[in-house]
Order: sequence, then C-alpha cells, then structure tokens
Amino acid sequence: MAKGITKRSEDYSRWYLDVIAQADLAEHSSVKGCMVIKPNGYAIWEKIQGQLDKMFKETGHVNAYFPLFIPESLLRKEAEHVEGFAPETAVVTHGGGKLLEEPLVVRPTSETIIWSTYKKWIQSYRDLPILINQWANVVRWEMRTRLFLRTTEFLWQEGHTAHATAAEAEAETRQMLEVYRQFAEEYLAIPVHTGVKTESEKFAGAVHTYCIEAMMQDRRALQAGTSHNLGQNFARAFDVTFQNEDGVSDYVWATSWGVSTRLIGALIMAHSDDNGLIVPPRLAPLPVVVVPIWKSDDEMAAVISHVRELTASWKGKIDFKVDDRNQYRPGFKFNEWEKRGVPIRIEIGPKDIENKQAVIVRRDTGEKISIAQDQVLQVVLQKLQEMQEALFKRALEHRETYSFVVDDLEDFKKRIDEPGGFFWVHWCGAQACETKFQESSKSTIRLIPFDAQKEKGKCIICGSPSQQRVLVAKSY
RNA sequence: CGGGGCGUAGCGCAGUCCGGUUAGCGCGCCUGCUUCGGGAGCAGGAAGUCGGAGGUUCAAAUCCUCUCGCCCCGACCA
Repeated sequence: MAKGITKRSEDYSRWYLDVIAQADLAEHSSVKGCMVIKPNGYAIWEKIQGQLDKMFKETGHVNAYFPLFIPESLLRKEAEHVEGFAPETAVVTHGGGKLLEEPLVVRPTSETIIWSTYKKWIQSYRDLPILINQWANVVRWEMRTRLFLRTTEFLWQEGHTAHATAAEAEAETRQMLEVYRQFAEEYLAIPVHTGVKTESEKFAGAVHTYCIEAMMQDRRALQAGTSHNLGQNFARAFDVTFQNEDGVSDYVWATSWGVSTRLIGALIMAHSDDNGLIVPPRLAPLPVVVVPIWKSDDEMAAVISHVRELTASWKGKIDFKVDDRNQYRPGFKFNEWEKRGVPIRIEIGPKDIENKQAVIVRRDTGEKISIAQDQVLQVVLQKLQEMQEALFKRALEHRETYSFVVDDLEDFKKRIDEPGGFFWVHWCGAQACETKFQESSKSTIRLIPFDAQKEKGKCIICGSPSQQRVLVAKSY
C-alpha cells in the first residue's frame, strides 16, 4: 500500500529513514553527518520549542545566548569534562585567513563558556540563583550518525543554572527532569522511565546525571533528555565563588539540562507506522487537513466555497488547512497527508454536502466516520484528544509487553536479543559487572530508577548483594 | 577506524566487466485533452560538462593513475 516505505518488520532502520524521506522532514546535506531540516521537520521542532520554552518560563527560567566558539583553554579547565568532549570537537584554527593564536572549539555543550561568564556575574548570594536557558546548535564529531538521532550538528536547548546551596541545585536538577518527563508523556505521548545514570554513563563533569529513557517500537531504549547536577565542579574549575548571608565565601552550585532534535527521532520511532509518520496531535504543526472532493470545475467552485463557509468559524479554535490543489486527485492527497502524519483528515464532497455531512478520518487507527457538518469541529477536537491519549496508551502497552523482571543471567542473555526490551535486573553497583553487561549482550544499564521500591537481591552478574533493580536495555 | 556500497537529468537507477551512432529508463517537471470519493490515462515536450584531475586511444560514462565526497553495517555518543 505505502510506496516508498519499507515495512518495519522487514528492516526497521530502513523504515525509519523512509518515513523521514516520505514525510519530507529532513535530508542529508553535502556535509558529512549533517542534515538539512526541511520545513515539515522544522515545524515539529518549533512546536517542541514552543511548549518547552513555555514550561521553562513557568519554572522561572529566562533565555540568553552565548557564543558558538569556545577558546580551547576554557574547555580544558574541567578535567573530566575535557576528557569526555575533546575527542569529539571540531576546532577552528584560522580566522580571516590567518592562523589564530588560540584555536576555537565549536561548542559541543556550553558549560565552559557559560561558567567563565558566570564568574563575572556572581559575587553575592543575592546574585543567585541564575536560571538561564539557551536555544542553540552544537557540534559533536560523532563517528556514526543517523538523521535526528545523532547528527554532527544538532539543535537543542541547554539550561545552565547557578545556586547558593547543594540542596537547591539538586531540587533544580530534579525539577527539570520532571519537566522533561511531563513533556515526553503529555506532548510526545511517549512514556518514560526516570532515574540516575551510572558513574560510567554520566555526563563528563557532573556529580549526578538524571535521565528519561523511552522505548522505541524496535524495543531499544532511547535517552530522550538529561538533567545534570554539576555540584561545584564547574565553579571550582572557573573559580566562581560567592559570599553567603553569613559573609562566608563558597563555590557556586550548578546544574545543566538539555533535550535536542533527537526528540523528533523519538517521536517518529515511537508512533509511526508502515504508512508513514504519525505525529501526536499536541505537537502536530498541522493537526487537521480538509480535502474537498469534486469532479467538474463547476463542482470544484461549489465545493470549495461550501468548505470555506463551513470552516470560517473554526479559525482561532483549531489549526487546519484546506487542500484545494486542483492538480492532484483525492486519493493522492489522502496518501500524502497520511505520509506526513497529519492526525485528522476531513473529506467533504458533493455527497457529503447533499447530506450535510463530512467524513472524519483518524491517522493512527484509520477510523472513518461520517458526522453532521455542524458537529464537525466539536468531534474533531474530541478525536484529537482521543488520539493523543491513544498514542500514549499504545506506547505504554508496548513498553509493558516488552519489560521483563529477570534474575537468571542465561535467561537474560537469551531474551535481550529476542524479543529484546527493558530488563529489570539486580546489580551490585560494581563497574566490572556493568562492563560485563555491555560485553556479553551489547546492552547497557540505562538508569537506576527513582521510583523502584527497595528490594534485596543478588547481582545478576557476580551474585553480590544488591539493594534494587536497574534498567538494562540495548540503546540508540 | 574496520567491513560493505555508491557517485550518470530535480529524485531513484540501468549502461562500466567486454571502449564505438545522437548516453537510456522510471518518477517528477512543462503543454494539451480526458479524468477526479484511496497514489489517474493518453499524446507531445524540456532537462546531462556521466563527482573531480591527469593519462592511454582514431575514439572514454566505460580502461589506467591519483583524488574528493556521501550512504549503510559495527566499535564511541544526546
């Protein structure tokens, strides 16, 4: 049925790329590992930005912008940080035709440039907290790239906050993770687990890294957002101190948190089907398309004017588009809007006009119903709501179906490949055991959950006592 | 970095092994007519320095040398 889209069951990876191509979201650029985000893809990013930006502001944050270039010496100031990021940086060595005295790193993340600036802004506890977010592009010279999931240059937001106490920084870190969780579940319609990264998986330079992890349709995990408690690491590296209420000097406490255009990849892989993209209604740049149907030119004029009249009162209540292009036939349009993931399609033709009806079609289920024209808006709004909830529910059921509590190592090794999924296993906390997961099954500890009840058990690798289960999965 | 593949019209490809008229095909595009409730049909038309440089030859998309780039699969990562 769907031309140009490989079936998920045949080749999931190929399917993913086909969906992007057919929905016209993005394409490879002439620069290795970099993509051109096309209008259809960028519109989704704008929806994501709009909602997140609102949520950031509701939690007291403001936007600012720091430079793209970071003097190499700044990046080197925090030891762990440079070790983590130096291998994947792009470095500018020339400017204006001359060799630069000091090379400039194209930011892979902005902690260093920002903390070197915060040093100038902070003297007293009265200057705190600083709650800043920036929308930016960053560059990480990855070995292997995939559209949206991992590109050399990507768009993201990075929050960088400064606090007077450890407790406040911790609260901020957890608050922003909660913002991400809420956004993922309520807008992307993707259920996520929240928790702490292991020592080896945490952000370079952080004390703790918290994350949200989602399951894709191929049962692999995708890290969809991170929030880091940076402790006083960057304050020490950049010598950022403040005087507290008692006149005592201390280093400032820091957090940083981010989500990227990877969320578009998550959205595609979580919901779309063999007919193409499916966008959750709350993030759909175009939630509704109206396809008028006609035969003759006379009929065309009559149907279109009828549709215009009907939809006139919808303006301001819902975003929609009337597809009155004459060069395409209805079947072509149906297919095109499906590939693009528009949640609701409304068909209105001569028969419908005669019966004072309209046909409403839902993208995710294909459900097709006829509705009296004066009720269309109301029903469409209701269907959009239903679809948003249905997508979440379906994703949640999928995750639950492929989540397993496992205690036997052989059992784990067998099932991690087939069917794959999320595995809750006991882990003693030793890095040696963590490494064994990776070597034996190509899976990783995705997180140590916040919400799991304490449960005594034995590490699935070494048998040592364990206090709780952790989430293990193959990941992107 | 290892393994595989590719570069020919806007897109997808054939032609390359075995050199030889005017470099083809599908989709898309333009014009016209017929169509139009699930990817329209017919007719006509436009569109190419065959990734780049050098070489061999009467003759190169095709052979040789060099070179640039991209994609896919693995190890690193949001």
